[in-house]
Amino acid sequence: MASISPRALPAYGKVKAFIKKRISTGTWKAGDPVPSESVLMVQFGVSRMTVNRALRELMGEGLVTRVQGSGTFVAELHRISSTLSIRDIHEEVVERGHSHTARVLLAASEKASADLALTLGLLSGDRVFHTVLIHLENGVPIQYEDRYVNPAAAPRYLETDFTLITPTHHLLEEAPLTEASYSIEACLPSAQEAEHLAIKPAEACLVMMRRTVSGANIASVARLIYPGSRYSFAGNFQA
Amino acid sequence: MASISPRALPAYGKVKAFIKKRISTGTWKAGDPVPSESVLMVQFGVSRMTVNRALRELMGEGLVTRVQGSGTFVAELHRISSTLSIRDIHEEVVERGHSHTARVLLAASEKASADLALTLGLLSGDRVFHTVLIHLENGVPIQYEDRYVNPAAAPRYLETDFTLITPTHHLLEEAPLTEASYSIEACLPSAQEAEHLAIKPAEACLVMMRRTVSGANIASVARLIYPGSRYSFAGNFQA
DNA sequence: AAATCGTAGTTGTCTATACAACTTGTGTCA
DNA sequence: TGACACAAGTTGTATAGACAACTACGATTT
Repeated sequence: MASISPRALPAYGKVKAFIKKRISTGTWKAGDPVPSESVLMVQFGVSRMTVNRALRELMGEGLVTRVQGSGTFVAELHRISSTLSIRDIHEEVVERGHSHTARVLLAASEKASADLALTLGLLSGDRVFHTVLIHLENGVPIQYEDRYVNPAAAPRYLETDFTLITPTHHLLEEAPLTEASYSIEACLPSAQEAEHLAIKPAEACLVMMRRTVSGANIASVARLIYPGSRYSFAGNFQA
Repeated sequence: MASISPRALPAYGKVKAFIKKRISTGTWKAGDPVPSESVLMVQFGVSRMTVNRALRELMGEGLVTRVQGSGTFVAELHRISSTLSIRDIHEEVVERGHSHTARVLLAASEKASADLALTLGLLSGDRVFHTVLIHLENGVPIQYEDRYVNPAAAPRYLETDFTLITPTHHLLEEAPLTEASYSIEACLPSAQEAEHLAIKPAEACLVMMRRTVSGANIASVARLIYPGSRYSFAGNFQA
C-alpha cells in the first residue's frame, strides 16, 4: 500500500475539525462565540477534558481566544502567524542534495568597540571572537556571515575548523540556545561583501541580524547577508 | 503595583520548567532521553495526565520529540522555528500609535494573462480584479501593494473604498482564510515603484509575495514592496 | 542462524469528577 | 442613583483510573 490508512481521528480531533471547518467556511466569523465546553461535551458525547484539549490546542494554533469566566471566541485572523524556521545553513544546503563549503575570511580575537560590547553585554575593550565566512552552495556564494561571539559562552570557538563545522553548529553544541531574536531587512552590500558574494554592488540583499542568548550570556551576534537573487525566506500557514 | 504578582506556576508548568532548564543549561543534550511519564509522575507527585500535558506542550514547542512505545527525547535544536506574524498593515500601524492612510493607484477589472491565470487557478482571459495601492504611515510611504484578486472569492472587492478599508481586511471578511503561503526576497524597485515609495531607485527593498487560499479558491496573489530603510521583519524564539 | 512470540515499558487517548478562578448580569441595599 | 453582594456560567487545573497502540528486547522455537 502506498499510504497508511488514515486511522480514525481521535475524539478531540473531531471536535477540532468541527470548529475549524466552521471558522474556515465563515459560518463563524471573527469575534463570534464558540459553544462552551459543556455544550460541545453534550453535542459530541465526550468528556469535558476532551473538549478542553481541543479548544486549548485551537487556541495554541491561534484560531480561537479563550477568556476564563467568559467564553471562547473565534480569533481575529488579521494576523497570520506562521513559523519561520531558521536552520544551520550546512544542514539546509545538504538537505537540498547540494554540497556545502565555506571560505574563512577572518577568525580572530579582537577588542570590543563600545557599541559591540553593549550588544554582547560586555565591557568596552573586552576580548571578543570575530569571524567572517562565505558559505557556498555547489561552489556558489549564498551567504556572507559576519559574526561576533562572546568568549564566555564558547571559549573554544576559535579552535574550530570552520570549513568543516559551521559557527552555528559549534555554538549550538557549546552554548545551548535559550533565546534568539532576529530581524530581516533589505540593503545593498558593501563593496567587499559584493565582491565576496560575487554579485554586482547594485544587487539588493537580504540581511538577517541574529542575536542568540545562552543562559545568562549573550552568546553571539551575527549579520548574515544573502544575495537577493539567490535566496528567499518562505513559509506557509494553514487553518 | 506595577506588576501583577506572578501567581504560583501550575503543576504542569513546574514540570515544563524543570525540563526546559535541563535542556537550556545543557544538562540534557539533544537526543538524550527525558524521564518517562511514570518517573516524572512520582518525582513531582502529580498525576500522569499532568505530566502528559507538560510533555505534550514541550513537544508542541519543539523542545522534545516523543515516540509512542519508545520514550521522550530532547529534540535536535538545529532549527529555530519562530513565528513570523503577518498582519493587516492598517492594524499594525495603528497599534504603533501612528496614522495609516492609503493612496489608490489602480482599482480595475482586467483580463488575466496566461501566467496570472495559472497562479490564480483560472483560465487565461478570465476577469480578475487588480489593485495597486500605497500605504502610508504618518504620511510616509511604507508599502507598495500590487494585488490580484479572484472574483469568485470576493465578488464585491472593487466596491470597497480602499482608503478606508485595506484589501487584506476586506478579503479576510469576504473570504475566510484557510491557507496562505509567502516568500520574502530582496530586490530593487522599478522606477514607478521607487517614485511612489519616495525612495531612490537604488534603495534595496523587501518584497513579500503572498498567496492566500479560501476554501476551494485561490483568493488572491499580492506583491508587497517595503522600502528597506523603513521596514523589517522581526521575530524571536525562546526555549 | 533465523524467525517467531511474548512481555514489560512507553506514549496516546479518554472518562468522570472535583475544585479554583474569573466574568457577567441581576438583584438588593443604602 | 450608586455601591455592593450574590449566583450562574465559563474556563483553568488536577486527579485516579482505564484501555489502546506501539516499541524494544529477550526467550523460545524452528
